[in-house]
Amino acid sequence: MSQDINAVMNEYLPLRDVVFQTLRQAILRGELEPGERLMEIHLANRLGVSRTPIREAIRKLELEGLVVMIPRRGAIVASITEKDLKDVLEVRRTLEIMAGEMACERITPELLKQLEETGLEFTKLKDTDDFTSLAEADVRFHDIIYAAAGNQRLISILNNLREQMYRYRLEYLKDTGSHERLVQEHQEIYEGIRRGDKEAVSAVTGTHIDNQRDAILEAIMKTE
Amino acid sequence: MSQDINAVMNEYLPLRDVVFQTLRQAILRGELEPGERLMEIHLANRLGVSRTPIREAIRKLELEGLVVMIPRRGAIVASITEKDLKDVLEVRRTLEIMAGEMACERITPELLKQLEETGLEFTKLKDTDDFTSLAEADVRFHDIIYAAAGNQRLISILNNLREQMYRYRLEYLKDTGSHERLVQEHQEIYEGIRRGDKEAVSAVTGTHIDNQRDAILEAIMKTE
DNA sequence: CTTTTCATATATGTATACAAAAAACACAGA
DNA sequence: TCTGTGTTTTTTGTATACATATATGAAAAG
Repeated sequence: MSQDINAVMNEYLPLRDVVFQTLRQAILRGELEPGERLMEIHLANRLGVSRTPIREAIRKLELEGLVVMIPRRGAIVASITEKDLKDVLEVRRTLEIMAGEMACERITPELLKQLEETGLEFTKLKDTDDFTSLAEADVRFHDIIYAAAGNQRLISILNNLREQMYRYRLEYLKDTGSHERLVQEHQEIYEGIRRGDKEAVSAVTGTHIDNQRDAILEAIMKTE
Repeated sequence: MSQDINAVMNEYLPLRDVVFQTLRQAILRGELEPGERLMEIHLANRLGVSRTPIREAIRKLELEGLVVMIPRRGAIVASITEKDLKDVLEVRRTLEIMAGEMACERITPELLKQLEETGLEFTKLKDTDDFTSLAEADVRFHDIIYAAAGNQRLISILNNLREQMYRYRLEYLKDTGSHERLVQEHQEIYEGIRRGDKEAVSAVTGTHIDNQRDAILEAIMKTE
């Protein structure tokens, strides 16, 4: 019930937030390429709004680091260097391990069940070519672990770090050779959390991210 | 020289950035209290600018979580719950340890020297009542460790987490009884990094943050 | 043919205008 | 006194206007 009320209340979204999400998606998906200029009037016409919401959205993208401002020239899409990616993944590795270990202590039976189900879902998708659904199942799997860790700040930081790599995620999931390994890792992570075995979870999560890191870096090399 | 050129080039700051920094400081120092409304016209008059730069500054504060938006009502200063603080400190603990361990591997002789000097500076200030300088020295000490870790993303996240607690920092530094212990901990952290002893650095850094956590939580209890 | 200079166009930075929603208030009625 | 309702005020959300800085391009000078 209160959910419904909430839904009704949320049906209003300021234009600036619509624009923010739109531009954000476009950047993370690579539709707006690094170095590309974000010209306010152009975007305003394109999205059918005035410059004001565009500018306010850009301010948020600026703080998030997705665009960089050049004084009196406007915003350009930030380019990610290999160093940037390594830095992001290094921090993410640490925090994913942290989340996994905390989940060992704090996970509820409810969430544990969801984790198992999502793991199975991922397994089912692994041999299909529905990469989008596969990616979504992967996101859900990790989301459940974050939720189990029960630290809101950790969740937002991890989500942000993960999103930094959306542009590459689909790329590396297309490497179907790695799916078997991914399924295996998910299974081990689930088992570890179920047993409350921090050591095991920490180790598997570490290699999970390391593998991802290598795959992404390799994918980048190819495209450049 | 190039510093001068840079200074000249940076002499231009958009009003929105001036406003952003001003409001940010005011919130972090507690001059704007949690729950307080940020009314655009009022702020605009107060700072002598139009609503536009105010609004753009608020968008950044919004993304940073320092203010929360209420639809069609505007922005209010975000209030920090005890849970929020615990969450922040929990993540910060992990990342401070990460930074310390990375510093063990990557620190340069140059930075190691700076770390030693800043530690001594802190020691010198410990018995004075110049809490502001003491806090600054503490910030510098940790900044050097972050820099030594050599991960830009880690630096920005840690800075952000640290700033979340600026409102309380001065409070707990006024507890002069803890100064001796702080000096001791800094000394041990420095020694650990010098020796490249990750275990030691990790342990001391952990208790360093834990102590800070307890002090801050205690300070909050008192004020409420 | 290259370079410099000046005029023009374009885009940003800031201010203001306007519409609409929410809050505050006053007042009538029970 | 409390409640409900209509009105006014305030404030936000969005659009537009204006000034200025930068880029663009053509014409003049070398």
